[in-house]
Amino acid sequence: MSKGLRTRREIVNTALTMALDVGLEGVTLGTLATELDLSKSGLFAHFRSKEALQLAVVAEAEAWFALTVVRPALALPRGEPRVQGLFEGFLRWVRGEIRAESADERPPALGGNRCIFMALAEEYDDRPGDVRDALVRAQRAWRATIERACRLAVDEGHFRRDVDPTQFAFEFMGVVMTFKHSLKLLEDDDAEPRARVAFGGLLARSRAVA
Amino acid sequence: MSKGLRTRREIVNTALTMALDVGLEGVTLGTLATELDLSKSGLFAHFRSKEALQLAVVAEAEAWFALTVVRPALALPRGEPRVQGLFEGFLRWVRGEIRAESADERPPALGGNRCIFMALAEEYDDRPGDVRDALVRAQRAWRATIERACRLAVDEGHFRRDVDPTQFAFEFMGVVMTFKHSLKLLEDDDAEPRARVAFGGLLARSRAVA
DNA sequence: CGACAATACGACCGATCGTGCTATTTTGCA
DNA sequence: TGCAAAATAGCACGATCGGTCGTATTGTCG
Repeated sequence: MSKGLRTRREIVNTALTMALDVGLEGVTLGTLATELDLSKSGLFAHFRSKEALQLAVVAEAEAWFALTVVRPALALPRGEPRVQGLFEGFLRWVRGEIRAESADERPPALGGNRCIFMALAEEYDDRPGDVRDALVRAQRAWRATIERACRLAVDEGHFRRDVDPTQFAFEFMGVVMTFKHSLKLLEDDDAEPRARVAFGGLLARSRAVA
Repeated sequence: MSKGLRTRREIVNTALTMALDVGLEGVTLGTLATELDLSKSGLFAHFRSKEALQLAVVAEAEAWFALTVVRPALALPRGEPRVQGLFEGFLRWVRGEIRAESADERPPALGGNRCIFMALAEEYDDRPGDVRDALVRAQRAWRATIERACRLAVDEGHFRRDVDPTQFAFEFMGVVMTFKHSLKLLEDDDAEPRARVAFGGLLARSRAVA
């Protein structure tokens, strides 16, 4: 990989980390450049606008999410185990545990740990533009992933036939969102067990009586 | 009420509305002054710092929330009706329907409609300061309100004795958060019925068999 | 090694940020 | 109605915003 692309990735990953603290609009070219020991103009040359940088950040977040959350779950057997894997992966993600594939790729967000998608959802939910569009696309894809896993669980006979995958994904998201809220804002130590109880209930309700 | 206090409220309510679009940090003294046909310094004189303005906005939001969500629910009979009232009020709030008590008090946020507390939760969940502290206090109070209503429902015999009010409030919040996410970001038309199904399930699980 | 393209830098632009200070207008009351 | 007090405006400040441009440095490859 060329020098340019390497620094570009460093920029994007650092911007991703900073965005967790101050939001994506709050990531400033100046502070970002200082953080990276780069000149502002040298940094800016990699993207022709700030919005391009923001889009790159969203794309990078998607890549890490796929690697950390989706991929490991897809390695699990289809049905309930995979659904559970998605949930566990999502918890890891919200806790800020991001894993790198190869050794030389350091993952972002070592300190500032929280789900950037939920942060961006609030930041952009009524701010039209390409960033919002990219975000919506990513979130819809994620919901679809949950739905697909749920549908497979129905097909496998793990879940009841009358389980609605869309409703399942809707409630799945709710559990993780309130988990994040409790953990990060309210600093509730019991957030994780409570999330497991809630999700356990959702699973139990969906499960076939067998 | 003196002229000063009146304009002060106008400022705060307008800032509240703007914060729904651009976040609380994103509300600029300049744009706020322009919006209100005030000079920047004239506006600034009402608060001695931007943070004071932000704190006033949070306090104002709490007041509207109490008026729109909590108060109507407390008028309902204790037990399940009151719990349901809190949920319906919260849905109204998230949809942006804020009611004024007296005619001369125009409520804020006519256009930009979404829950400012969820937005601030993301904005401040790792940004220490007085604003965050105020927000955390407000959110904990809200959770406590839900828990109290749930406990009363247990006492009234509407809910099962082994229902955990804290867990109930945790899941209650999850339903509304995923509702807001679906409605505002994903623009899902089915968000509201899905939220009702989810909450209905939560109620059904909590209900005493009787 | 030499050369050309890729990359980074420094200076600078107009605009706007939050925040003082002082002058002027407006308000409420004696 | 007059006057102190309250409210608002005017102006300026240092800093920083996203972005441009010309130039220097550096990486890459023949």
